[in-house]
Amino acid sequence: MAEEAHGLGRHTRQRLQVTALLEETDEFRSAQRLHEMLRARGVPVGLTTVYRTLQILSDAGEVDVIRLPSGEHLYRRCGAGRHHHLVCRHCARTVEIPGPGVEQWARRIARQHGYVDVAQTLELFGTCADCAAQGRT
Amino acid sequence: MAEEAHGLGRHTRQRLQVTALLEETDEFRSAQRLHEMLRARGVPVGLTTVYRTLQILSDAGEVDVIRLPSGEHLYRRCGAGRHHHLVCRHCARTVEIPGPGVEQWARRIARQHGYVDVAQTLELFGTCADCAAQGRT
DNA sequence: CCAAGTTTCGGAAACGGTTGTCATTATAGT
DNA sequence: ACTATAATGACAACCGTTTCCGAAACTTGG
Repeated sequence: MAEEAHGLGRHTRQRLQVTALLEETDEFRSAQRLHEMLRARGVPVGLTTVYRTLQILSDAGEVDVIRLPSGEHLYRRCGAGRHHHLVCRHCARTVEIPGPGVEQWARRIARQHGYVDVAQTLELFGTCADCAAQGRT
Repeated sequence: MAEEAHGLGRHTRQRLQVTALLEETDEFRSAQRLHEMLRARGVPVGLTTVYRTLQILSDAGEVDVIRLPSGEHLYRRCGAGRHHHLVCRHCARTVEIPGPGVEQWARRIARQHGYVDVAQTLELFGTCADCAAQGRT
């Protein structure tokens, strides 16, 4: 029993490759992009498996997920604790924003109106300093 | 020229029916649901037209749109001013939350990190008092 | 009222990211 | 190693949404 105490399943080659790739940078990337990158470096992995692995990781709280207006999901290895994200809409550069303030606010608002079991979605999108300097709108 | 000063197109029967239906309640409803409801009451309107109309209305700021985790869009006639929503995840009962506080907070955070042109997504989901009383989790 | 020019309609097909299917393959406890 | 069990992955299905495009309905000038 060297494994299986972390809420994830088995340590397969594919999952190790996905998590390793996620460790390399802290940019948000789509499942399809991660899949491409793995194939490009000669790792034979199926798109389905990438999706499933990311699902598992996000369920386990190991990665953060955001949804673009277009509907696609972006994934990133997760910092500790609850937080939100300030994401550049051009280059996906991301800053983590500590969350407690907003969450307390949300809980208070909800209680005032008799709502329980509150969840929230909060993401900030903007143009980072570099992209703004390059004239990207 | 009795029309055309509101950013919407012509006042067609279909668009009037959609906006009339939106006026009836302030629940969030999906395009498909609105379409069903119109057909059910004998209004012959195409699903495409419902989607287009809702697109136009939301571009014009006449309706609010939220996106469920599943990816579908829900529409509701719009209150004045910037605000967010506290939505019951079971019955879609909705409370409008005035937005200024959060928006100022967002702008300040963004500026601290050199980001400009900030946009935000914020929705609160919870279980309303009635649904909680009926034991819905 | 008629004709020409626009706008809108709406059924059907396309789209795109995601999830399901299921036979094959790999993993890990014994 | 052996075996039960979980994971893989090519492919197809899904599902809300958008696009296409010919037909129908307005609008406007004459």
